[in-house]
Amino acid sequence: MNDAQETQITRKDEREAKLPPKSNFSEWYHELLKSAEIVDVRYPVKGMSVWYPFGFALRSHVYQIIKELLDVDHYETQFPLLIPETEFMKEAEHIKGFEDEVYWVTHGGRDPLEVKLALRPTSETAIYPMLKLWIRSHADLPLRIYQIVNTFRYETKHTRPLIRLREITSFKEAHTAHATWEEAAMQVEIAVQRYIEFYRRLAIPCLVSKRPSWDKFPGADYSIALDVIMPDGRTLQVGTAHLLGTNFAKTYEITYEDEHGEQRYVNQTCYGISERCIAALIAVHGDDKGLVLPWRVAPVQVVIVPIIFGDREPILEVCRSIESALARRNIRVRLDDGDERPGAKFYKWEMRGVPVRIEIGPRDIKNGVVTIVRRDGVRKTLPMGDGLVDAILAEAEELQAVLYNRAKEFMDSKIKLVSSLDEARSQVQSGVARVPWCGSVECGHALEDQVGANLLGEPRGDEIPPMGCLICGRESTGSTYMARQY
RNA sequence: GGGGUUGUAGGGUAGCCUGGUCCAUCCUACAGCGUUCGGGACGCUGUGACCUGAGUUCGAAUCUCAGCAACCCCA
Repeated sequence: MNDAQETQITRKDEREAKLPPKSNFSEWYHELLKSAEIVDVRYPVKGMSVWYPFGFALRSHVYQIIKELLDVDHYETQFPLLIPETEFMKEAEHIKGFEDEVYWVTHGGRDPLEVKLALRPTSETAIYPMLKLWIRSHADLPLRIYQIVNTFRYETKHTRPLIRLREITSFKEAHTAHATWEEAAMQVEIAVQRYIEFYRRLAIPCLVSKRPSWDKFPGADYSIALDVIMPDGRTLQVGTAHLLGTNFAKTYEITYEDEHGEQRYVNQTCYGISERCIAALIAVHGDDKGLVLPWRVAPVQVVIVPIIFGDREPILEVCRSIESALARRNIRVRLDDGDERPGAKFYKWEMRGVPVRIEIGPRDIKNGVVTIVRRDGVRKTLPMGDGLVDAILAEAEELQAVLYNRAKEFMDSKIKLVSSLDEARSQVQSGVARVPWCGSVECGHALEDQVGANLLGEPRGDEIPPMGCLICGRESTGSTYMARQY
């Protein structure tokens, strides 16, 4: 091998090494956030990063789905960022859960404030004093509102972009009030179903479990959580729904007059999703070449790459006519007529997860076809003409199914029912263990200690054959997921 | 919570141990011109950096301390 060849190879390796393999998840994730222009972590405050325009467009399309799902029977609102200390400190258990992570505004200009103001870590204490004013009678119930806002938590653990932040930029939080506990419990169930549907539209399967009592939302009767299994086998909590019962209603005196003229406390729920859903989207579908985005949320759904030989114009003309045919059907299409060579464009748009690429060159034009390449690697030639747009939409649908099935298969392969502590310890190194558990708090803590992982909680509606609790040995059909969590 | 590593152009790096050779290396990116274009093109020309602060010193990218920030591993 001569020097020239050696140099060639070195340079090619350097180029390909730009994105580490997905098997090295942590580094792959960080590099991808930058290369695909999702968020820029270089903002000079710890735990706060900036959405690139491309990342923000992705975020907008994703949150559009949440809005659609909620707008059926919720109203969108917006409450202030600042919460007076006096309101924030009313609910004891809630304070205990959050006060170590609160940013405080203590000054207005140079003057110290008489009442400190908290930057919301979540908005219960901002919203509930107003619900007290808004809710008068049973006719006002059920009340369902949500907002999409930023929240602030002074995280002491290591921050991680989109996953553990000091400013959560995209917290969708819903709050509901109902006449009875049962209705509120039903609302929690509805919320969970909406969230499952939300993630299904992102082609992401989730684990759903009831969090153990020591891990529920501060001030809740119970909490249901959705978790996604990340490529490295750790889990990411990507949604929660909490039954608050009358806990907050009593503190904030939120009452309604029932049919018999009596004042009763409302029963409340709250449920939330943050930009962790974007982290999950990236982690679950991405591959060694970059992002892989479901059609529905891709900022660019179709990219057209002209393959030019000699005369540009005839080829570009065909590209433009296809571009406008797609645009007329509200498809987000981009004609990449830049100066780079086709190969460079392929890599660029693959990094950004574009679901469908169309290549048009002299050969295609001669044959009356276009070449399409789906982001999952499937390559086809489709006839040019009236049916092309529909054919591409069909490909998009197929891609969606491929992504979901692939993700589901991965998730299932990462969950294992274990029958000993040793087996549990080994399983949580690379996935989720389903662990027989009697349900007691003592055994739960003992499991976390001895397995070295967290209890996610009881899987819902899915019993295991009777087995002995791994700690106390009592026979039980109960179990819990255990995993190392993000 | 504990430990480790790191901070040099838009991005990635060399130099740091052993202070002066450095108006700082190479790759990439960006701008201009030309030839190109079916999987990361090439030539020529040009642009651009030592995290912040203090200290040691005749002299600091290099040594010391502090701050800020980032990443990795473990709990």
